[in-house]
Amino acid sequence: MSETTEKKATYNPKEVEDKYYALCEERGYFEIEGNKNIQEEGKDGKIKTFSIMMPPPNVTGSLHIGHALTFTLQDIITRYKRMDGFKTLWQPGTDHAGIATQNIVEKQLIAEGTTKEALGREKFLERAWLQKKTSGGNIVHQMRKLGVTPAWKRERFTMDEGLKEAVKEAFVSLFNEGQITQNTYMVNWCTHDGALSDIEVEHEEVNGKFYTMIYKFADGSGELEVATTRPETYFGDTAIMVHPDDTRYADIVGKEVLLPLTDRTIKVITDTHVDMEFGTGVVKVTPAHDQNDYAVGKRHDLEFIKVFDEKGILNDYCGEFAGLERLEARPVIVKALENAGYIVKIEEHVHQVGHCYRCKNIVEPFISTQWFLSEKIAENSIKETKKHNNFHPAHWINSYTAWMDELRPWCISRQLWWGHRIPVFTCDDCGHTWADKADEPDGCPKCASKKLTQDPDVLDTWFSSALWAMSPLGWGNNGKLPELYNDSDMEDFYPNSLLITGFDIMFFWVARMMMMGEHFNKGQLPFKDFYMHALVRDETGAKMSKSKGNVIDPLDMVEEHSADIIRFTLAYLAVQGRDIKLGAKNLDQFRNFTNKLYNATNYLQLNHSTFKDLNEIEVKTPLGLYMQSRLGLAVEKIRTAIESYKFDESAKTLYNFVWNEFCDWGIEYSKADRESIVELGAIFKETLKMVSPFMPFISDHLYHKLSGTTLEEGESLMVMNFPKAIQRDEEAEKLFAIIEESITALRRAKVVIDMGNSKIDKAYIKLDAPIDTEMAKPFIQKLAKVIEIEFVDEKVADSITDVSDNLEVYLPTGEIDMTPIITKLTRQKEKLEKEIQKLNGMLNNERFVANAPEAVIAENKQALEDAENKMAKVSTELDGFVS
RNA sequence: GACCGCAUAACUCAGUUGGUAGAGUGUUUCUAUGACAUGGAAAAAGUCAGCAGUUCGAGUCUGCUUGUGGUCACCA
Repeated sequence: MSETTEKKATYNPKEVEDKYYALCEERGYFEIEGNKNIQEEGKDGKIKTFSIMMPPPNVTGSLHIGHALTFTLQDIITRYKRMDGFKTLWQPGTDHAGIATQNIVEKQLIAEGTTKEALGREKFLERAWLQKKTSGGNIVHQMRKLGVTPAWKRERFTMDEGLKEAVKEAFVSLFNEGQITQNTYMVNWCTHDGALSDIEVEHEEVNGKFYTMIYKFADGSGELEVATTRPETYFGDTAIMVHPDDTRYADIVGKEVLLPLTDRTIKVITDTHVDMEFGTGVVKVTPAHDQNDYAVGKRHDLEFIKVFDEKGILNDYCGEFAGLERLEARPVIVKALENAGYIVKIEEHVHQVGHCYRCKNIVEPFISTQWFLSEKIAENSIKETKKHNNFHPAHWINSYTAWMDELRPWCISRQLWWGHRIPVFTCDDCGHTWADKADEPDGCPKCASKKLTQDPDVLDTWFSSALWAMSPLGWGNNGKLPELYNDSDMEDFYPNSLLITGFDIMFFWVARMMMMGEHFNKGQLPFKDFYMHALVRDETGAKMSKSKGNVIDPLDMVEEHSADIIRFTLAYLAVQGRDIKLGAKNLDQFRNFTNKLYNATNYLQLNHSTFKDLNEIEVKTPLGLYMQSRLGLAVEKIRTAIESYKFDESAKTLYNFVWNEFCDWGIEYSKADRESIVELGAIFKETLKMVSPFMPFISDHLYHKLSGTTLEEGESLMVMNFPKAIQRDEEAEKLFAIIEESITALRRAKVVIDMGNSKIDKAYIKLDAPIDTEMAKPFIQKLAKVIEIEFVDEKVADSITDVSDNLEVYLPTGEIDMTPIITKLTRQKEKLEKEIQKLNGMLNNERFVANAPEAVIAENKQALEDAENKMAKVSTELDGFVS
């Protein structure tokens, strides 16, 4: 560190962030009534409300960059609405994450040399709860580091006492409506995690092999070549099929073939499912282990032979191979077939194979008995969704509805222990099956027997998540945990105002909340708006992954920079519909921005120790009026941007206002008018209120610094009003536009004579239209570094000129080289010629004049006039040199 | 294969009812002056992927092409 940087005071976020956060949380600012004193009524006379549900992260998980993005955006909008007088609920919670959590606990047990089976269900669940308790607080504490402000006092867990009730409420009701049924069906089966829904299977391209094997006719009349990628399943073949129109095989239809290495025979059948062009045109049919063959089996009433069990262990149908695991068995079986001469060839074959999204195991199509939720439940929600497209970005509705239109029954049962136990009971005596909200029903409703058996499975984790738009509002909670919600919550906060989430869980989560929300709330969809945020990638645009080692840990970033900087960076980069490339450079830009804010505060305080709020003073100075007007424009733009979820635009506008307007011009001007500084201080404090949702810590810190107060003894910006509309001052804006143009022109002219940064004695300005020159003079002199400005009506002799839109400036010259000036003027002339040509072309086009709106024509006429005037001046200037 | 994106200055990207292209970084030149060198000033830099169409007018709308990414569905 150099000497100079050591001397300079800079903002130290570490001294501020944790302390301020704890203070604000303690004071209950994050809760529904945290902003009670500024809550406002809406048009209907009721308090305005805003609600947003946090997508509950896995209780055992830890914070990653995607979380940082989604939570930051949610926090910005929540803070904005809170400051804007809304009664605001940002509902936090964590998800029990069935498979993920169960796998963690199972791994622990294995490490301890035991298994869940040895432990038993009850003890296992105790362990899982212990795991939840010990690691569950982790992620919510990490979230606090980001400075996010959900209503922590209402934090829920998807398996807490109240939400358990909600799940049972939903299940029992759907069961009784006949929407939930138990069926034996071919499902996606992970030999580790059990049944999976369709979207829990990830299809990935793998380099496999294509085995062509021989099936001999039972009558000894020859053989058939059949190709397969999964030779180990042939023990489950119950037919061979060919296309009915395939003349090559017409004579063998109905014949019997012998399965290799067994004594079982199967028939050759025909089915149009066969693609004659592919492979040999002969297909083995394994109805119990292939989706398509399952359908063929149903059509042809074939036998369904399972060749392995739930764990993938081959059974007696596989003869000598029984006891082997399905994947391990493949090479063994192929070897045996090869030895016996049944393999014709083995080719390389690239194909798609389904993998479990949790454990990456190869998923098998497998027949089993599961609970399904009918796709019909979604019908109304689909219709409603199509009526209004409230997706941001809008194109997501296409993917959404395309998927919804193809919806199939949702397999909701999981062969796990950790989760919501399926509330279905069967009477051991009379066999009656029913769904019950009671954990231990009194008895069978048919025969009153006390001997009951509950379904051993649990529900898909997404079943409880599907209720998330309403269950934390008390829906179906059956009076449990009443301290976590209010009776008016459903009325106040359903439908939720907004859902912010990643598109990767659109089908897992959004779709399910839509169907459940609509179903249980008289057709009312659960969200008014949807915001699908982007994916955060590394600097080069690559997806972050542990294996690539390019993961950016948001907590490291907070440690290295600050929560404020991370938040502002993410917001600034959050363009709708484009992924975010996050690199160190981005963070630097906004670190500099915090420094700018800090130094602007320093400057103000060099002149006055404290400042009042804008509404406590009357702005009178021309500069104050100008800056206030510019603030008004910024307020308007920032509000519009946030309300249309354009986080990037709102952040950018804020950044530009602070830096390019307030600091570069406002502060610089104020050096020529000390009177205005009290006003600028108030305007800056107002600006900090707009910074607050994005960078809550530094804004609060600087606000109190400028006010001469402390957060400890005062209120936070987060519960003060976000700036409201401010009347623009056209007069002041016009005036300062001319002042700014004069300064820029003078600076440009000074560069030409190599006086770029030096103070000069004298300069002249000729204005096209009059302004209050006495008022303008000090500003121009100060910022252009000219000791004396004189306003003139004619060109000044022996001077160089800069021609701009509304004025000309002249710098007196001695004996200097005029070449660079001539070059500059010539270039300017060429540009103007082009522009005039273009505008003339346009205005001479009869059709343009006939069709274009008047305003556009007038605008272009004016532009032409201006360009021609400027052209005349530039030409005159040039002629002066030539003569 | 179907659907949905993206292609704008050297780089990363804005550009919301069609009306003479913007920012940050980088580059060039000047600059240690009492907010800030994590700063200030000035400047250079774009046939908006290509082709065609609609229009008085297209980065913006339509179609096609090329490149690139994603989602879904797939042949045993």
